[in-house]
Amino acid sequence: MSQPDTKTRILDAAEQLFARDGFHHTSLRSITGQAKVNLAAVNYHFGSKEALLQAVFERHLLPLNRLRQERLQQVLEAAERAGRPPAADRLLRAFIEPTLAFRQAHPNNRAFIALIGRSMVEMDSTVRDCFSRLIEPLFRLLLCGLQRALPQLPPAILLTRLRFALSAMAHTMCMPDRTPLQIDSSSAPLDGGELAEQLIRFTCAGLEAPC
Amino acid sequence: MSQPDTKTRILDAAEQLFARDGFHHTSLRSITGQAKVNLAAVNYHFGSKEALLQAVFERHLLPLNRLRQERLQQVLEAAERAGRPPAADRLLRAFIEPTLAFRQAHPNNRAFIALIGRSMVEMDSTVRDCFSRLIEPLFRLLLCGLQRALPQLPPAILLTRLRFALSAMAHTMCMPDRTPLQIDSSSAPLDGGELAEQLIRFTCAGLEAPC
DNA sequence: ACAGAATTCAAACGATTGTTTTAAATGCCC
DNA sequence: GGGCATTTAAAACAATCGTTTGAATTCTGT
Repeated sequence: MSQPDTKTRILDAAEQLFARDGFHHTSLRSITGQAKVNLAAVNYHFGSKEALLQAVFERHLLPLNRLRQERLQQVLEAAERAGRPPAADRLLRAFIEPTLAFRQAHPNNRAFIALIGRSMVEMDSTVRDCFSRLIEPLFRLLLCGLQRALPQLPPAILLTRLRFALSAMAHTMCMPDRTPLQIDSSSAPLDGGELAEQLIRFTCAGLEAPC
Repeated sequence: MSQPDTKTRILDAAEQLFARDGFHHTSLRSITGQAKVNLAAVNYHFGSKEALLQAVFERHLLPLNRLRQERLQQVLEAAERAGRPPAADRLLRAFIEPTLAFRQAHPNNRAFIALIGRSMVEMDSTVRDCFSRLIEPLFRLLLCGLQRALPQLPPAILLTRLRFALSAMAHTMCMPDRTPLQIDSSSAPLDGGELAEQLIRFTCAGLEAPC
């Protein structure tokens, strides 16, 4: 069993630890310790801790975003052809379902999705700036689609509601690993698919509420 | 103009910096620098940085939570007397309106509410554990009320939706100072009251969505 | 097999952190 | 005003952080 190369081992360890402990609470020493590589390997292969974060993001987020963008555009074009506005829930689905599919494709992917969820609500500018550059075009496309789906909503209201929706999304993505709002844990937790359905239903109802 | 005493100056500075930069990214030196007190004063008056965080929380959160609990119980008792289940939007209002009123009562209070918003979505266990102990009873009361308001919802579903709602709330509270999901900033931002109304409408629609 | 490039390694660097220490200053009661 | 407790002040503490260094090692192409 030949181990993956140093770069990949670092990316895997960083992804997992960034997701679990956050960027600033994860030291290079803990990353290189888990990856079983030398401390200096991070700066040698990636240049800096921040560049490592960007590499962790780009490794999976670029392909995932391509998928989500394609799905979004399919929905928009199908609506165009039918001469109708797109349905809000289809737009949300185009956004969420590829994410869930990626998460369930491999056990290791769970950490990455949790990291994305964290990053969506991250207050630290280092992480957020790095993440925003990668995700903003997609958010913009989603907003644009929702404007057509819900033309009766003033843009400022829609934007506000989209922020609400994305907040709920973010927590759904990082909740499974560590629940931030732990009110009660008596009832059995929902599995990923059911959780996504609940999320779509909740956000859809919120977005479509009378104004 | 006699300045407030050392303890209060430290609390004020810590509140503001914790809200702006987060607990771990705020150094005691920056706090004592802004408060114009000596570095050792924090450990002398509060014991530790963590104890300072707790003091910052308790100073305003204890009175605010008392208010919110009273409002919640008023709604529950009024519904009891009328022999009807309480309305979900009244419960949410009992939770949100005192928060907004506190925020608008004094300019300095904005930082505190932003800190509370941050803490609701905080992943770091130091901050969250400290905050959770103070807020959990209130969340539990809200959940209990919503269970009566929406008896058709299975408890697990309601809990999931309440988490969605609280996520949206959290971001609404810390958004004004620094927006975490900055998709677009073209349209004029909503003021506090309008934002709270939108939040109530959105979360209400989401909570009451068919199951 | 060997030169040269690429990678790994142990060690140290400078900066920053929360905390502690020891002494000086201040306020307060008798 | 003297004596005592409280508060402030400056300095140093030990620990951790990201990063750099320079030599040792491994890999690669001919």
